[in-house]
Amino acid sequence: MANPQCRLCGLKSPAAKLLSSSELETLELNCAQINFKKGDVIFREGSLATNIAYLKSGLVKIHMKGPTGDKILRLMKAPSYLGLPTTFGDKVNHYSATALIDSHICFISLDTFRDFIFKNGSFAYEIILELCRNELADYQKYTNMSQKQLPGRLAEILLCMSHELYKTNKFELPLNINELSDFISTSRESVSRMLSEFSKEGIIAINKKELTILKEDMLEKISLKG
Amino acid sequence: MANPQCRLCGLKSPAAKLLSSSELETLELNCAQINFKKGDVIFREGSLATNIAYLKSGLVKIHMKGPTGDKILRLMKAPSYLGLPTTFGDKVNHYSATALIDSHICFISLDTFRDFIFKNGSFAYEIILELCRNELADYQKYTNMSQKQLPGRLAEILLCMSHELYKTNKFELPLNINELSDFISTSRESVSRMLSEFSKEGIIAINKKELTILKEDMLEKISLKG
DNA sequence: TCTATTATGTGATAAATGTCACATTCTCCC
DNA sequence: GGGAGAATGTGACATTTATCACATAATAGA
Repeated sequence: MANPQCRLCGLKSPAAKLLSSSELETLELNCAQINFKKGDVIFREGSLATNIAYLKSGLVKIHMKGPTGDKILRLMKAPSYLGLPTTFGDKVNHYSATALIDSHICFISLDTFRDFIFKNGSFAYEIILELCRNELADYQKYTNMSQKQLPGRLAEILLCMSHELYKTNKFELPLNINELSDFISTSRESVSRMLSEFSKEGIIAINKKELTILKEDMLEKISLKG
Repeated sequence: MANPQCRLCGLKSPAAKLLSSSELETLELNCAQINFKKGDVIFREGSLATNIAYLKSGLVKIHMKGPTGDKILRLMKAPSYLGLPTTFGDKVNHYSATALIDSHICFISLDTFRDFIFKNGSFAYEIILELCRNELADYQKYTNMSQKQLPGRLAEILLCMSHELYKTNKFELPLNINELSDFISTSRESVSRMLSEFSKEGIIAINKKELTILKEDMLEKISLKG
């Protein structure tokens, strides 16, 4: 746990950039930065939601227990608030957040954060925008994932990682096969087989955890056709 | 189009109840009520999002074009804001809203609504709460729907209609078979078959559009086990 | 009322995916 | 470096669901 310096922080959220310097001072007094290692749980489904979690740096999976096992709902890259809906929406967390790589989280007192919403309209509006954009993205992904078959779903998340997360065609997979299957709601074996198939067809190459997209256009086609 | 009387309106949203009387006056001047018949499109995917839509009474489906056809994302019952995320999140609507029964919608000027957020913290907070609760519910449903098989998915939405929408075991189905299949992401034929099966087993009874849940415990069991 | 159109029910079959079993490989820790 | 446990690859088979084809029923207009 470190004493953060919110005023000087270069990784402020768009909302926090709209806070006055006295508000930032308040934030600083009601905020604690904690560093998580890969695999650490940041907050857990079923436990009390007592703080706002702000992902200052790192990568996190949001996941929830489903009828047949874990379901990964989304990956969150920094900078981003992690569980606004589960913190405001209910007293108890409805889902968990787990670090996929070493990550820095600032926990902000709920009362302080709420106070900013009440007293700083720009801050509130920025939070609303973030919530809205997230929902739009979620709906789009939900629709795609529910209508595409396995090859399309897998292609989509590989492309998503390449485009949204890493901005390159060659990257280290942040999820293992099991997690990939939790993400696209299928079995571990099916993911394994499909990745082999993509490899055989020269669409991707996998070396340990490192994935290279060789034929992006093919992957796009597979993703689109479902 | 009617001239609404927001100040006297008995169907105010939780957020609107927090507006001052002068704010309500402003709302009244920047708001128009329009009545939609069953099947009418309230706003359409791809068109400009220019107003906030508040569902004062009625029932609406939120739906989006997916890779293989229409996907119903959720049913919205009154009272509720309809497309906050698609209105704030982007200039263009990412999904459509269509009336399932005759519905009264108040369209509110976006600028006016935004002004309330900026100037009335309680209002903003209430909007944030609504967005957060929606996301929680969506995540839960998304997880369930992606992990359950067809019988479980169908059982779930029937129970949902019974519990959340109508609060009775006997109700008129608001969706036809095709829409049901768009909702649970399967084929029309599969829904038809599964409803027949539920009927044969005495779990439900269907008479035209009227559905009666006869063995709620059985339906719960089917929904839970996936 | 009649008819065209749309919605629904159902069998036969194909396709996709899950499940089980087991071999192999990787990784972490001593 | 070696071994235990976890992660991954892959074949065989079972299960689920989609698809096609067509019959029947409901509904909206003329």
